[in-house]
Amino acid sequence: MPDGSVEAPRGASVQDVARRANVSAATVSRALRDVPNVAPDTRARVRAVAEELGYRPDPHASRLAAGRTMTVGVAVPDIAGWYWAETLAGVEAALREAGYDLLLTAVRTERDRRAVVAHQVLRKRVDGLLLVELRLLPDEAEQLAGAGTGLVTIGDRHPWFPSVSIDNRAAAEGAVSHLLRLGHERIALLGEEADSPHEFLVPGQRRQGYLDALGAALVPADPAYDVPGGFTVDGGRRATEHLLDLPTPPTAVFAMSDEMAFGALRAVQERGGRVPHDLSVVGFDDHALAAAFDLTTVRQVPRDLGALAAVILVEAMADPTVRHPDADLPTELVVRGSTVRATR
Amino acid sequence: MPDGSVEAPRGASVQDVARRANVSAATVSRALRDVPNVAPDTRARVRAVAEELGYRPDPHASRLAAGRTMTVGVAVPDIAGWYWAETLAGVEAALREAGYDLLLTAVRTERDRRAVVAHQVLRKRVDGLLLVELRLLPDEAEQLAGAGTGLVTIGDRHPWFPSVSIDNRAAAEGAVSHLLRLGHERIALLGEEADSPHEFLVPGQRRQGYLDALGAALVPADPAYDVPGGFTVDGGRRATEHLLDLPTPPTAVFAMSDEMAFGALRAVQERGGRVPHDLSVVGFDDHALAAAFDLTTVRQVPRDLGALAAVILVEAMADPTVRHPDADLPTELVVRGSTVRATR
DNA sequence: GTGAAAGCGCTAACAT
DNA sequence: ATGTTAGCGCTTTCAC
Repeated sequence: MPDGSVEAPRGASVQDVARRANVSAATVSRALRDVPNVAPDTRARVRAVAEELGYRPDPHASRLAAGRTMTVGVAVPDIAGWYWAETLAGVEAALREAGYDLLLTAVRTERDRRAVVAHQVLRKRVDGLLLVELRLLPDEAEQLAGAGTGLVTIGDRHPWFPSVSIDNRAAAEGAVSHLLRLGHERIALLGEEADSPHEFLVPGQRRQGYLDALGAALVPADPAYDVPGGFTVDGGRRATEHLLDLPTPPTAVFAMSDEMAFGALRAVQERGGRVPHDLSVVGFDDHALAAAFDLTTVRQVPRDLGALAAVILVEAMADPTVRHPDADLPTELVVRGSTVRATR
Repeated sequence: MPDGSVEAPRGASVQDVARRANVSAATVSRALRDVPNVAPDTRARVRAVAEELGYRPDPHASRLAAGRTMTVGVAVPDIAGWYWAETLAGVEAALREAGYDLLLTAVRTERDRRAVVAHQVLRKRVDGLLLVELRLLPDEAEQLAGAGTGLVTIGDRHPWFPSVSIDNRAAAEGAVSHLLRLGHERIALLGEEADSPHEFLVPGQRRQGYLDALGAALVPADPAYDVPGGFTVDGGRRATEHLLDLPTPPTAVFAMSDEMAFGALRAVQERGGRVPHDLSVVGFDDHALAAAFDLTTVRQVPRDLGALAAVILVEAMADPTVRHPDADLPTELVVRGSTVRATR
């Protein structure tokens, strides 16, 4: 210990400020929180004293007395990975802006998710909860609704709580339509692993968009072209290798994520082929590396999703009576060099 | 409030458990926290009742009474980005394992950092603080040491607090030595932007390794080969374009991050060149995409850094008297296809 | 081994 | 406009 002593410099308390300002603790509390019924000069004096003493209200004590924690719980299936990290960054920025602290939990299993509900919400650790791509069970929804906690979901919808999403189906349909317009008919799909522990909604939605686009163009969907890529680079690479080995390989692939699309690029390159001439590739995300590798993709901005969800949550906590409609953020097809007109 | 109303299901309190178990609140408290002086069967009974009632101690109340928060503050310069997200994922997993909650703050400016110290530590919001690649000012260090809060840093060292890092200098030296051994002499360096808001230590350390390797090989360092890439893909690409335009372009580049290395790969490719024949490229990180793009790089595992730092912090909070030595995690040169023997 | 009582630091009724 | 009183839910002496 550098100082030598062991005494922690216990911050000044309301009492200290009260004494020094010749008022009661209640007045200090009122003055500092900008609640009405405090004489302007009293408020000023209290403020000055508080400043001088470096007084900071103890958040635990005030939660205990007032019931608010000024903290929001954020539950994400994963933290690393482009989508999760971007979303989280947006959430963090918006919550900070609003003066809320952020309690982060990764929810990798169903047990984890139940623990978040029990631990954070029911124990009143947080005033609100932000669920990212997490599906709520009916009993949990009921608990949460009853707890009076603010709740906003990203990427999933629940009739009782506001949500923020993108239209995955329409976005995927747009991506595949782009390939169809280029004359491609043998279009493969790089999707989720069959046995994922989570039951994310996204893969199903994007697959539906793929099927809808094919259907609208009267192009039959070939199940052999629907291959699992696990949303990873390596999965995408292996899936693409498999596709290229097919008797009738596709002329284009739509990957449900940019990471899988990168894997596809790599697979083609490793075989000495070239994108887009030997294979057109469309991704989904507009990952930081997509522009660098000239990947045609669907742009989504998870950072905005996160920020908007956080703002809605803050509003919902401030006034639980107003209803917030579900929000859909736009996506955009970004055409780059990885797609070209079909020649075969 | 009549029955059937919207009453929030207030979790059971110590009192509820105490009544139901025919003991006092004090005994419940003791029994549940495994402190001595509770009869085994009493403890068992209390445990059973608590379980039955789904009792969870209110963390705010217990902090108020006991002074512990079971929460750790984590401050990172950024959340999105491979390194930050991976580190955070490691921290989160380890803290959860240890039963601590994680309060996340992005520290983008000096003001932010000071706010973390004031808001989280001095207000006793957290029992410990984890600083990722953040440099502490002397007065902050003093405040923190005096506050009796646990503190561990990642990537920076301070004599008063334990830290976890990698040896950036040695790792960079190893990467550049690899190029030298391959016969390269014109080796460029892709580094940080000159006017970064943060003053990270990492770029300087990696540059030193670069210089040390050249020096050991008696190869003079050409300042024209030390170009800023801003640690981004696009920055790396532009920097590499600039290098290739030089009258005497380098035959190899060492990028201080994989993202810049990806930019370099792209730049070569865009000019119709090929890696490694026209330019050997070494990165730093072993980013998820490095293997996919066959990039020779220095592997570091930020997830492990984060996890180890969290474990040390937990131990430091449990017993502040033991001293933890600074830890250095290993790095490893992963040789892939982006480097080849020099021909010119 | 257990209970009674006294707070932790703050806010919210109720007075004045 | 301000002070007084009474807790929030828990932990912790100090008795027994």
